[in-house]
Amino acid sequence: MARTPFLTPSAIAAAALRLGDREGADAMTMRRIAAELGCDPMALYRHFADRTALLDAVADLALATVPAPDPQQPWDERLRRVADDIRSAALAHPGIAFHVAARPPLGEQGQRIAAGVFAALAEAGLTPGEAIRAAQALVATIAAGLAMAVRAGTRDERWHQVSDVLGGLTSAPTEGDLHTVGSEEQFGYTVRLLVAGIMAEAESRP
Amino acid sequence: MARTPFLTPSAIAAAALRLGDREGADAMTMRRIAAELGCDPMALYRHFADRTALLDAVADLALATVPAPDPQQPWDERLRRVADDIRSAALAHPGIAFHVAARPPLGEQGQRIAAGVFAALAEAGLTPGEAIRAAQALVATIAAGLAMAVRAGTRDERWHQVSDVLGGLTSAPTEGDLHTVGSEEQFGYTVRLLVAGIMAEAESRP
DNA sequence: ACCTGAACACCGTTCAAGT
DNA sequence: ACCTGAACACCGTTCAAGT
Repeated sequence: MARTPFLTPSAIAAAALRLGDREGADAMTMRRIAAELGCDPMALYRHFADRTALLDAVADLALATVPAPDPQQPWDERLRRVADDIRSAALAHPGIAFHVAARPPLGEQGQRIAAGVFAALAEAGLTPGEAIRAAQALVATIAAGLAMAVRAGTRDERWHQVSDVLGGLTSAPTEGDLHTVGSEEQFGYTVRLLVAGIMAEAESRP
Repeated sequence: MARTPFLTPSAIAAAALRLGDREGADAMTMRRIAAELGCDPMALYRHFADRTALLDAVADLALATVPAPDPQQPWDERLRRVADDIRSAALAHPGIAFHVAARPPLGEQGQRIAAGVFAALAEAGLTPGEAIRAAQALVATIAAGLAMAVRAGTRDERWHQVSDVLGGLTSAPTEGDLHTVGSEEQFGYTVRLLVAGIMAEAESRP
């Protein structure tokens, strides 16, 4: 019966994030978010066009703890670090992690982080055009790794089957579960490959 | 009022694919797939555990047209090609493309393609353990690029905003819309970066 | 003019009742 | 034993009715 005198977009996003953390992604329905706030479901529509717009705001909020890349570090280290930080921040909020993976959050936080990534790529020596493409490639890679982690973490066995199927193709003994789908190790490996590719591109020219 | 004497998993998947192609992803509900087949919605549950399992079968079916990598070609060319082919096959079926991007299809078709990818990576000189990780990285990258293309192709403006936001960070004039989010060009660029990274890894050792 | 909540048009899935 | 379809427990969103 909690009365909420001020219904603002950020108060709504915060309540939805809290609800998702507590009861999972499926709990984040318009009706239940409204119940969390003690307001009518339709009241949410005065602040967000639809459910997707609301979840976008929640996803952006989840990235608030991602630190700005430290300009002191080498550009490649910065890229690997920000990728890891985004992954950690998203997985810390399991209710919205899936949505972060599915849509690039472009609110306040997303733009702040994007600017840091872009600066690192410019420092690498990429032209603005290349930097845009490389930044998109990085966003895509982070999203994909996150999607794997989210699915592997829930009761979805499918991604583990990828591992099994691929593992079945080699007769050599596989080294433990180093290659576990969705693991931090696999995520880091993928990001490192991509950054190595960016490095190769930057070095291929004067 | 079409009577379907034989209700098999593949007949169901084919009907669902047809329905999705014709009326979009939202049309692929259990009720409407059943209507397409002229059967009771509950009859589908005798062949698939739930809706997700059914869509997995449809996603795998959509990859039937992806050709096996040609062993005559260099391994890196093979990887780039198979990535493009998967993208094309998925986008040819807009109703299920989103699902292909969200989950790795591991049916008959998926396993066939995975074997080809693994063989190419082995030929590149990666150890089995590395090949597994690299294959997962490739799957993740393809899924992410596909997800962007699917969203950019629908009325979702979000991915275009990524481009705008990133473009706003540079004062230099951007060269046309080369960097359009979800474009074949951007997809190819990302895959090339990753393959370059794999190549660097393969060459870093004897 | 603003806000509410009843109602619409659906879902996936369960399960009791029929054959 | 098998199959059906009514019913359950929800959705996001519309819109007419109230203040």
